Amino acid sequence: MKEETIIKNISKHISLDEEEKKYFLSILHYKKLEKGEILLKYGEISKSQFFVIDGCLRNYSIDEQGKEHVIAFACKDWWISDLYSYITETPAEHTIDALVPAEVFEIMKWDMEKVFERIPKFERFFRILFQNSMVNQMRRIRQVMSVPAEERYKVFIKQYPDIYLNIPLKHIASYLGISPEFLSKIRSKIAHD
Amino acid sequence: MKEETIIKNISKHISLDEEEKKYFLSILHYKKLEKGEILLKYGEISKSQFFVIDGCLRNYSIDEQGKEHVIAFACKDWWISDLYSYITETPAEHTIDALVPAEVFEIMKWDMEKVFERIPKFERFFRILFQNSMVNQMRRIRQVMSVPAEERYKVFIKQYPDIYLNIPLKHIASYLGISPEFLSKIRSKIAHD
DNA sequence: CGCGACGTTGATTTGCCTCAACGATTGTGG
DNA sequence: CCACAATCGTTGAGGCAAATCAACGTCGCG
Repeated sequence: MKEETIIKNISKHISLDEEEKKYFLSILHYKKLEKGEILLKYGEISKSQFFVIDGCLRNYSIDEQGKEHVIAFACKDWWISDLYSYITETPAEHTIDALVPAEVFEIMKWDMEKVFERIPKFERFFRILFQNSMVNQMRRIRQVMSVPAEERYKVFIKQYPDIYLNIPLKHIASYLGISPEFLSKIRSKIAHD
Repeated sequence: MKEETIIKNISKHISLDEEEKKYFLSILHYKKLEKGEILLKYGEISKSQFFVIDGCLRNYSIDEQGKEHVIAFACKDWWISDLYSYITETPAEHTIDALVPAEVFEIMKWDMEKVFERIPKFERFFRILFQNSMVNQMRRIRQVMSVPAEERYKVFIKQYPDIYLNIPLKHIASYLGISPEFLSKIRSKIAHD
């Protein structure tokens, strides 16, 4: 059940009674996405956050030379948004789309703020969620700067065993901060063992 | 006044009445640090978070080859900790020390949890704090991967105008993810304009 | 004063990029 | 359903940004 997935995710950090669950579920918008469908486009103002029920999304930016940079993947049971646009209500610097057919819950900012008012425990939930994300971000920064590409790819495989074969190699290369050609060479090098 | 600094920082996102302020101030531990003094050492379990009143701290890790990697600087009016160790109560992978004489407030985890219980608004404060930090972390990842070192250094100067001349160059190089020699070359190249 | 940490500079090396060409696979319109 | 285009992954040649190594001048400090 889709609703159970998100309740379970939240229950990792806070506990909700029946009424709170019901209220929270009432603000969710279920969305089914085709492969390639866009959830948030560069330049739009992000008015919502997403929870991934199934499938896999990506968050990427485009630099001055038109090159894509994958900032994050979000698979089953992850949260994703363009936080900066969401917070400041300025045009998004990123685009979010579906790499494979996916299902998400959308939560509008307006509703989210009401949730925070009505069930302050949710402040705690997101405090912990962001806190944990910070740890991962720092890990990633450390990695990009100190670990050679081949190692980073191996770590990636362990971290995303479900997707590393199903999505285009170039997105993985972009996420790792290397060119698709070079990742291809790494792959064939690893295969020779 | 030291206490005013931190209250002002918190008041950016939530408002506190006199009693709440008093209670919060009562759990702070003021610490004066000499240059080079260590706040958290690799391998210890982090039991607190810090707010920097004055001076400048750094958070760094050491890789298998013994090389230091500066993950973050924290100057006046910033928060710093080893979040992972703090959350999971496992040995820290990072070390935090003072680059120049500094003053901080320490908040013990135990007290922090009581604050969250007694003044739930603080959940909100830290939720927003981490949310904003996430945005910065993502920016940094994007930068490291898509912007050449010289540009990154120029951005750094703008971001940390107070410290970029006062602290050893090698720490800045480490933060930027380049070698000290290369940063030195960048500096002299910039000077030639 | 002399020692150690630091910043600079040059020579050489390397990890990764760019460009280009080529099969393989996927997708699409007629 | 096929034909053709587009996208994708692979491989090789050549180039560049940044690392490494080494030598040297400088400064703060015991």
